[in-house]
Amino acid sequence: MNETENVSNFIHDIIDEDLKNGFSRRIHTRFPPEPNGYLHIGSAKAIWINAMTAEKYGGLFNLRYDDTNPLKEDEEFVKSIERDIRWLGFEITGGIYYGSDYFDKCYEFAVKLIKEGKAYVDDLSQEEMREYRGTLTEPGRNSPYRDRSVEENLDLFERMKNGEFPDGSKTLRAKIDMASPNLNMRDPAIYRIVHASHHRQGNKWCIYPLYDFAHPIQDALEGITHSLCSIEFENHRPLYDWVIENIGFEHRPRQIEFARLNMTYTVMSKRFLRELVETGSVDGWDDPRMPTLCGLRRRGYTPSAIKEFLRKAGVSKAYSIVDIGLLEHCIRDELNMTAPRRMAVLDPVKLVLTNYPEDRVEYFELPNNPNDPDAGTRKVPFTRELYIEREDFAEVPPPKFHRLKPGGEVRLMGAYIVKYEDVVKDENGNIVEIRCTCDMETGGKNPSDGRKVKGTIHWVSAAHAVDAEIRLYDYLFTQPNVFDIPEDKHYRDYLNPNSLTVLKNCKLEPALANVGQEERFQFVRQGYFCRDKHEGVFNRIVELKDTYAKISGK
RNA sequence: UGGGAUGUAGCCAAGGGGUAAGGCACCAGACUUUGACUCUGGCAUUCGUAGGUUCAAAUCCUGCCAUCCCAGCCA
Repeated sequence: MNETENVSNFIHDIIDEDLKNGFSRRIHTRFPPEPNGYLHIGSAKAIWINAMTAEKYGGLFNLRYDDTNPLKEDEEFVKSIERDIRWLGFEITGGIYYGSDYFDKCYEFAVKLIKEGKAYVDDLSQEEMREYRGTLTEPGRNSPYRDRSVEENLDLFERMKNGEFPDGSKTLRAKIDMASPNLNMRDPAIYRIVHASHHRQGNKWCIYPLYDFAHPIQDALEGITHSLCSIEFENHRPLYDWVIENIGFEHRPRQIEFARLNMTYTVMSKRFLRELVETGSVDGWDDPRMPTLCGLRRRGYTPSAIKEFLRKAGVSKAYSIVDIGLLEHCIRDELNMTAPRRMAVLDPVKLVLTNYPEDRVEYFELPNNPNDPDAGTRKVPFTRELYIEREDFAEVPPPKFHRLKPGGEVRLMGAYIVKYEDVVKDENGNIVEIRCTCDMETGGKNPSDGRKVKGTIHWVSAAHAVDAEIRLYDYLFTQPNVFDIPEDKHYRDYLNPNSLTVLKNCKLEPALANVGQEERFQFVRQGYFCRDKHEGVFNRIVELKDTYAKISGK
């Protein structure tokens, strides 16, 4: 499957326009994550847009760790990011870089700006700076330190670098316009003092460039032609351009913004995802309920389904919340074609075939995937005593109930048609056993009298069943639109207490006894499996709320 | 209240003067040894809103409304 096929969006329109106007450099994009957490499906959108754009134009795609804040970043995240990008299947054609590797260059450029009178060292405290900045409606005021001489600024900046000043005591600021209606242009800080060890640079630096200064430099140094980022940076573009222009780069990267991905029942905030992990609310970054790429992977999503989802969701600048049902559609659609079918009974009740010989074992050959003849077949043992799904029998059937009911017939998938006889209950009235007779001529075949049986149910031979614990996953949130959560509330107040259900007494067909780590199966009713990383435990992957409701009978 | 951006169906989203693509969801029917899949049909007389220009406006113009972003020494 080629994910770049038929993809066109406003970003490509802009690039096409550039090309038409004589832009002749090779298109070069980048994905610049800060290594402060694991990648999630929102990150995948940014990766996909950048990588797919480079591919479409025969260009290059870089991965660049935007590691300019030593307080928040960590090696663990660096490793996970590269692993997840590779899992998604994107080739990093332009190479892997670190923003921190450009610290020397950033310093050099800062000195250049100082020498040209375009940057100055400011002694204002954080609070003072906030006051001087003005408000949305009132212009700011110039800092009293704004007119220091070039020599003094040079001296002070060097001493900042040499560690002579404590954290927060001084900043380097770009001298732009304190009255600009765009607050980002009111002499933004471009360097701050942080005496902290950097995950990659160690203690080499105690001053660190800020995003607005570092990012355009990184882009320019790497020869990025189109810097595709999310829409909250739109207000920063004038500053981005200012830095590029005033440092005087020959090739000027162009920033284009697109709307970030939001999904129903999902929070993408890294801060919140980290909170879930740190408070033990989930299993870890790769908990199947997490929107992280490793969580989706464990939940059974494939890279191609994720990319198909992104393609279908589209790219625009409009704020939007995509229905998670679209994601689910994509994985279902793929697995329908590729995943082998297996039978598993989640809530077993015994079914006894009174006319079937007690010691007989019959093997039915079932297709692994009715949609794919090449998927082959498997042999499934059939005996007198079976397990079926408790909800596949209704003593008092609702209208249009096609499964097993008093007086009715039902097909045991791939095997016989059975007819209801009676039911055995315990002293509390709970059904402990359902008794049926088996139409012996219908084994894997249609009856000779031509009658049709509407219902088909799945089953597992009691003697051969594999016991398993199965986990049902539902959405992490109770609210479809988490953006509607009131201001005085927190996301955690809306966590779904039923997002994980453990079913301890499940019965699987023998072919599910020893499956590999990454194998996925389509459940015979709906849904699909993958192996949980915990030993001997299966994930019953719930596709969507509706499906879950159907299966659980809720 | 300043600046920037965005409004096309329940949710995404094409279309940028010639009479509203597509996908998800949903509804109806057919098929069916997964109530799945597949198939067939239905689903915006109207594009945030009010005017204007035009033979013709979702597309151009003007006003208004709504939503999002910006007052970090985070990214």
